[in-house]
Amino acid sequence: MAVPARSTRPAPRHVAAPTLADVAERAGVSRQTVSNAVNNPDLLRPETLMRVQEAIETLGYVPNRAARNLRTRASNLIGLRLSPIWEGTASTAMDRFVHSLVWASREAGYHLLLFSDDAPFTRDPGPMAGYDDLLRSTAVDAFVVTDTFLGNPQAAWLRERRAPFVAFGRPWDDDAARHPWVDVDGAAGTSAATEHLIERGHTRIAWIGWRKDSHLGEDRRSGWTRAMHGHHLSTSGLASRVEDTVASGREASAVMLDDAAPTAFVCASDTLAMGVLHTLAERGLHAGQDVAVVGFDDSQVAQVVHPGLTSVRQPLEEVALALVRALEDLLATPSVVAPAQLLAPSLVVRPSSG
Amino acid sequence: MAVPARSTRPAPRHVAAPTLADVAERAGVSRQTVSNAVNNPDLLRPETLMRVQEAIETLGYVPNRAARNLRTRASNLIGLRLSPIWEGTASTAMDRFVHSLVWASREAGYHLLLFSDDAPFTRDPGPMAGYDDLLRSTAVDAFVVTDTFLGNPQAAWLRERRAPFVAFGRPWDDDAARHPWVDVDGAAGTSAATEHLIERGHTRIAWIGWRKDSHLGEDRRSGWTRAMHGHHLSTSGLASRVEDTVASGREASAVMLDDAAPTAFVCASDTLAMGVLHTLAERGLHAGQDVAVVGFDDSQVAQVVHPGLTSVRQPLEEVALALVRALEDLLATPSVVAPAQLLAPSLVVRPSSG
DNA sequence: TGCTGCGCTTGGATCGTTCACAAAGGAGCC
DNA sequence: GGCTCCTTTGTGAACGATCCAAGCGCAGCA
Repeated sequence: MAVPARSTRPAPRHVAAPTLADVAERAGVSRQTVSNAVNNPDLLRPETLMRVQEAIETLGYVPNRAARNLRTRASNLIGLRLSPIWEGTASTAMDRFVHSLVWASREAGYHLLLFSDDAPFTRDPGPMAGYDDLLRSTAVDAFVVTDTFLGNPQAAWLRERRAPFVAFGRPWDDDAARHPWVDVDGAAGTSAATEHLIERGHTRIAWIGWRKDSHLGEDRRSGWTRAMHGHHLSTSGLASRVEDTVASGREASAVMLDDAAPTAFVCASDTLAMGVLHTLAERGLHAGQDVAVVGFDDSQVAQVVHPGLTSVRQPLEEVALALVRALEDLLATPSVVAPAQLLAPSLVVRPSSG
Repeated sequence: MAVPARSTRPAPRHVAAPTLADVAERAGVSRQTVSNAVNNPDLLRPETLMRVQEAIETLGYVPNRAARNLRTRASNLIGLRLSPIWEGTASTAMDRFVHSLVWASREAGYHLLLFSDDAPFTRDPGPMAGYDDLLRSTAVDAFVVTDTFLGNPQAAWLRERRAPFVAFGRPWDDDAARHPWVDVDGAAGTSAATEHLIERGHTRIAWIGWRKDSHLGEDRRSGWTRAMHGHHLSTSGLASRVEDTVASGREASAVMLDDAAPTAFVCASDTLAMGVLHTLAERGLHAGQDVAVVGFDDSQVAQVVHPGLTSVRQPLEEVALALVRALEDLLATPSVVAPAQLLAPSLVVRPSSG
């Protein structure tokens, strides 16, 4: 009944965590049986299982992660790179997204490992250094990639290294991409916003969006165009493309009001919508009464600003869930690529749209 | 020169990551020498070191984390529990804090592990289950605790288990606490805000804060009281204590304007300040011109709202840095408790204060 | 009674690293 | 030359889990 491997240990350490062998000894079974009790309970006879579980309970045994990771070559960790904060921008969808991701990962038995650019102590510093180190040191099992904007090397780089990853965002300009991705149908969101305004009687609805080189921005713009043309409304002279800042939104909306006299604005972001609200406030106009405004992201700003900003809300909880599911599939059967998913956002109506 | 332990390996795996032994073989030294080259370079003769480093470079060797963790009983991971999001609240200091913490940890060679309540597959579900599992499974080396509010069992629980942790926030009501902590001097922040308003000629300055059972709220309130009394200004009838919501701030400020006719408001949060802005907008009053308003947290809302909300900004970057330093000290010499640190916030002045 | 098959249990090997200790090599001194 | 001393390198074991293949008991069957 003795377990030689551990009986040779001179003396118990001060606060020694119980090991598999300790549990085995107490339950009067072998290590493998305890391992099975934890990982494949249905392999054990019910009475044996109960005895082992009692021993686990009594000793307060929890498997050592490092040892398990070493043997199974898996860490149960998902890597997420935190992109730099852009202060002064309202769109902190990231916060909600991280929360959702933590929650979704937990359900699948994963934890989230956060990292940022430029890991130190690296031979080859650069934007991908963080990924490289984590990957090679087997610190994480997979990555979640968030910024799939034009020219972002992450996806291509990860693909080249055969690193498992899923993306939040379409591979806009990379036809060779073969990774699972989940995205929100931005066009559907702005289309719904525009339809909502048309229903309320608006016909001169302006668009304030981002510069042309932003796929995301052009996608959202297309929803506005689609809805307008669907109702035979003109869009000429009603579109403006600027930087994603409050100041840009303010200026663009001021010019737009002078030149084209729209009665409503649909914006590519809450940040731009806040710029529109600034312009209205400066001119003594009331949002929702004189001019309607709709933003994008349902950020906290939209929720707390006066009088309440109507905004397109991304289903980030669903996105996170879909991403984790895709990740599980990917790790289980790497050869089969999970189908891409496009989720529909919803419109949160508040007083700013009348 | 042969390395028996690995030469018995039948055939290289498909994408086998190089190991220490591979590097050793290539460089013509032993495993221990390679290990030293990585962890204690100064123990090697320069020429040997160079030869080993070349081999490491060529093979692209990165130490396997799981193996290292197993041997050293350390994971180089810091655990952070994500508290539930309260939507509709402007104070997402959490986002900035997490960023800062990731950055600061990185400098110290740590990564951040995010988790949430109620880890699954636990014998003893409860608010501390997540901590317990991570701790016992040696998944993290230490924790950063953020909510040190009244009755929060985290600190006491962690102390009892002898778990290494540092806290962002004072142990308000726990005199037995002996852990390192870092906090922001909220009273200094509100005091500075009040002084700022007094300088601008205000004498009737109201306080809108949280309920009395919030130590954080009472601390911030004391800064307002201190500044007012320091200038021999009365505070009677000028304080209001409510829930941390926009609606509460709106109602409280409306009542306050009717009853006490203040010319300025200092608030315990940006959320409450937004409520004040709502009231002003409803009454056709202009923030900064007719009535001054100061918030707390310098949230994104403060930055983008019209006309720009003056707010107290917490030095979260410094907080994160101090926390990580305290953590390093704690892990290096557990017996010596690092001194607590109280950091001063700054006032970001915007048009809402005139 | 003896044999086969099944289900559960067992000991040994292994993952890749670091620790403890031993051995080798060179310099300096008598 | 022989000795000691110090620096640098090498060897075996250990960390704690899982995988593998063999071993054991028990029931069923002839």
